[in-house]
Amino acid sequence: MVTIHEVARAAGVAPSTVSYVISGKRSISPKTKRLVEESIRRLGYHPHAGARALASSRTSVLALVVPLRTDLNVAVVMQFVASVVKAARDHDHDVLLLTKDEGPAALQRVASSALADALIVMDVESDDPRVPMLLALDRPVVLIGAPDSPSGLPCVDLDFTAAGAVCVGHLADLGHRSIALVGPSPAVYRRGTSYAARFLRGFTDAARARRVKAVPRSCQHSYDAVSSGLDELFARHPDVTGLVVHNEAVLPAVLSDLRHRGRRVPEDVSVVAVCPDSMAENHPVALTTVAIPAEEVGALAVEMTVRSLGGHTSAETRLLAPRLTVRGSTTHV
Amino acid sequence: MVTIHEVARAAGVAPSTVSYVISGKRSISPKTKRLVEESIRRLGYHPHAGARALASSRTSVLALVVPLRTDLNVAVVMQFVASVVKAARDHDHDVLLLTKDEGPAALQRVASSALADALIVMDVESDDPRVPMLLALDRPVVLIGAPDSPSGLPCVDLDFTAAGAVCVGHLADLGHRSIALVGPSPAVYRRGTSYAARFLRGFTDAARARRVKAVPRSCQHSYDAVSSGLDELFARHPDVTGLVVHNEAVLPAVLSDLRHRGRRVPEDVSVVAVCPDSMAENHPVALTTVAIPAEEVGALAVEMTVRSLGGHTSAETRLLAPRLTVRGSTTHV
DNA sequence: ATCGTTCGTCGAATCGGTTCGATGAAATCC
DNA sequence: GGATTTCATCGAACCGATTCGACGAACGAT
Repeated sequence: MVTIHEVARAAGVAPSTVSYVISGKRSISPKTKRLVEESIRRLGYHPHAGARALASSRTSVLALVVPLRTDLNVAVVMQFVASVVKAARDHDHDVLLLTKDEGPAALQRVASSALADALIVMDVESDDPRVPMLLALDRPVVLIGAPDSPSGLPCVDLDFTAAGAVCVGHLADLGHRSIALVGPSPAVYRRGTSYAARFLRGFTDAARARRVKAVPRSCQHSYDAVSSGLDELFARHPDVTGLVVHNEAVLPAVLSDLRHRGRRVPEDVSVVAVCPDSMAENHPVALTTVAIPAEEVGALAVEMTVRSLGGHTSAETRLLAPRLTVRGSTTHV
Repeated sequence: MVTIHEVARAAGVAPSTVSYVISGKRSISPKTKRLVEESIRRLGYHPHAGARALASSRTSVLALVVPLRTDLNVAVVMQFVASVVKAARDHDHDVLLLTKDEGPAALQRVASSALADALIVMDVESDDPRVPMLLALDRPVVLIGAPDSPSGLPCVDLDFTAAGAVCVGHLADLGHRSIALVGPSPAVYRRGTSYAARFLRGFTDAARARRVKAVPRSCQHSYDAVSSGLDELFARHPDVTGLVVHNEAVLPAVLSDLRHRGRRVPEDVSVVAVCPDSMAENHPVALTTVAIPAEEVGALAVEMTVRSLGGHTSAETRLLAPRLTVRGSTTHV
């Protein structure tokens, strides 16, 4: 292993000087700087992460806690993970991946064993047992997704309330008078993951304001559930011409089933999907969407985390404004 | 921060004794053992990861390198990640997540800064620039997925050659005489990710052996590509009654399009999918599949890695036997 | 009773960095 | 030109664990 001492000897300076060259915390003459950098490169020196963490109380590692139930959301979660990792690297940090399953104890463990400098936590529920734990930790924490009561923890998320309103607004603008919502599965509502409730509120409030009829439905992931759900929906509300799908997992099923029952998109039914933009194109008809900006949310979460590490404390909640992209799946009645 | 010294003082013993209680590397009297454990619990002591790494040259961290192109594979990749994290925790290790984008340099960095004890690398291509790097590292490496030339690196993967044969065998057994393969996108073949080629070989070899007609196709992810691909397929080969889909991403599109063109599954076309079992159910008809055993592969990769860390060196390639589960999407002609 | 083991514990060295105070040389001031 | 400040570098303490050799006490054998 190449140590700082070897670099120092090769460059003919003291180890501390090498350290200062690397960190830039003291001024170094151009000449020695060149010498040291040259030696570093030549020897392929990389500081020992453990030693560095020990001495400086900084690991340059962010812990990311994700929900890894393999059945749900997966693609979207993956996008968040990807963007967090990328953003972290841009800030010279690495990412330690933890799963929600491990519960509060894992947070405790990672924080107090100094495995990571800070935590980014996804999918926090109302009454999440991890919240008190997170508050007790002496490390910066940023939540992705805004729980009902963030208790002073900083959050980043899409403004789902506004998103719900935007979906309704778009369809109402096109003349639709009766709009259904295909929402997340009942389990999501039950778990108290707040984005579902917030979206629903935005949806219904906007519908009331625009004087259009709102028909909210929650929806399991199975094809049969989708199919029978749509059966019932159109039986009970034959006037529905607009569909808002806030559930990426059932999108293919919904579209396939609509087609199967002879309802053309967008001629007979207009569909707005809430999902990452990358999922909009690979369907029989390109989908009009309100984007889930995983990229931005992840990047922003990392930025806030790093800023916290820099000593700036601000427990703000940042809700990103929804962005509607009109594609082929919506049209006027 | 609670240190080992504080624990020692609280228990009235020397720090080294505490260390031995934790590691179990020397015999300790039951009395002091109880005393120390009690203090540890009471103070909420967690050893400082950096200090531990420095002193013992062990981090208890595995680096996992995944392909995070957000467009591709995502769900399957996520399953691997989930299972690796879980298995790692079962072996008392954490997981540092790296992306393929960072290239060989990241591997170098992580290894030689002692951020991780070992590397698990997914999606290694033929002529992957990372292979020479991995070989040069003095740390254990396990590949998930078998590249053409693993160059002596241990691999874990589904036996895709056998999987191709199993798919053909099943359909042939049911009396199908002309079988098409909807494979991964051309880009995958081009990149030299070997599973595509291996599956194809298994598919065509088995078809020849069983004297059935084999029609291989590669397939882009867009809906239009799927649709026009099937157009062409059925135009050129109207006798095709069996379809093997080795491309999770296009599954919904294929099924939706088949239905749209009036070909019923399984009455008119039998479909075998190669995908994780969890994806089999949420379709208009439950799919007969050859499972991609992400769970097992991940667990096995971790196990091999940990065994390597224990000093056992064995550069074996473990190819898991394919498992066919018959569901509703295949039937006799 | 004496010597040699075994057992349990301790103290000190070590891992590879960071950081603070000290120091000598060069630059600046009057 | 002597006093003072600035600049670049060095040496040593320290971070919190692990691990090895040493050592005293208890024990068994003779």
